[in-house]
Amino acid sequence: MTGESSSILDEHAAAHVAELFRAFSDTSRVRILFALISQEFNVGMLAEQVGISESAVSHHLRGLRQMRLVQARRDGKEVYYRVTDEHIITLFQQGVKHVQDE
Amino acid sequence: MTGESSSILDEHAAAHVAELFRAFSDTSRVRILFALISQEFNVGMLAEQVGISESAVSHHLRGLRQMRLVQARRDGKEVYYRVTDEHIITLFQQGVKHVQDE
DNA sequence: ACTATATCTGAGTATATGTTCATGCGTTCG
DNA sequence: CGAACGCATGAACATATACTCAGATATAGT
Repeated sequence: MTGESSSILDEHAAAHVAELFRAFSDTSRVRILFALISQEFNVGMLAEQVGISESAVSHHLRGLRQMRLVQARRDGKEVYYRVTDEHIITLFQQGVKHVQDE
Repeated sequence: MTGESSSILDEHAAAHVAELFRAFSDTSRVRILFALISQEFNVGMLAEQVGISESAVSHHLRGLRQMRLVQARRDGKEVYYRVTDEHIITLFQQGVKHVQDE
C-alpha cells in the first residue's frame, strides 16, 4: 500500500489535463477547431467564418499550435491550418456530440 | 440548402460546447472530478485532497451541479458528490489519457 | 434552545483571458 | 526595389474566473 488513495490526480497531471480542455473552452476556438477538423482553412477564412478579426484568430492559433493541436502549412502568403491528431478529433467531437443530444 | 457551409458551428452551439469543456479547464476541478469518478466524496474530503478551502470546493461543485456534471446526496450534515453520467466520464477520462501518454 | 459541525452563498480581490489596435515580418507581384 | 497582402506579435483594455473571507443555512447532539 502506498498509504495514499489513487483517487486523486497530482497537481501537475491535473494542470496538464486542465490545459488541454482549456483549449476547447472558448466559443471562438471551438468554432475554429470544428472548422479545421473538416478541412484546411487559412487565417482570413477562419476570421470571416468565426466573425472575429484575423489578429484574434492568429492569437488563438498560436496557442493551439503551441499545444500541437493544430498544424500549420504555409502556401505563399497564406498559412493553412488543420487538426490532424485523431485522439484530439475524437475527444473534441465527443464533446460536441454530448452537447448536441441533450 | 441553407447556403452556409456545414464546416462552421453556429455561435450558440459552439458556446455550449465551450461551456462543457470549460468545466474541465481548471486544475482544481479536474482533481475534484477525477476523484468523484472513482467514488463518492463529501466537501471536506475533497477540500483536503485537492488542497483548497471547503468554500472553494463548494463553489466549484455548485457550478458542476448546475451543469449536471455531478450529483449530490445529503447524509446528515454531510453532502456526498459523485459523477454519474457515463458520457461525461468517458469524455473526461479520454482527456486524462491523452495527456498521460505523451 | 444552544452549540458544534458541514456546507453554502455573496462580496471583494487578484489574476487570467480574449479582443482590438498598432506595428512588424514574410511573401508575391509590379 | 517598393507596394500590397496575409499573418504574427506585443501592448492595452475589458471581462471572466478562482479564491478568500465573513456570514448564512442546515443538520445533529446535548
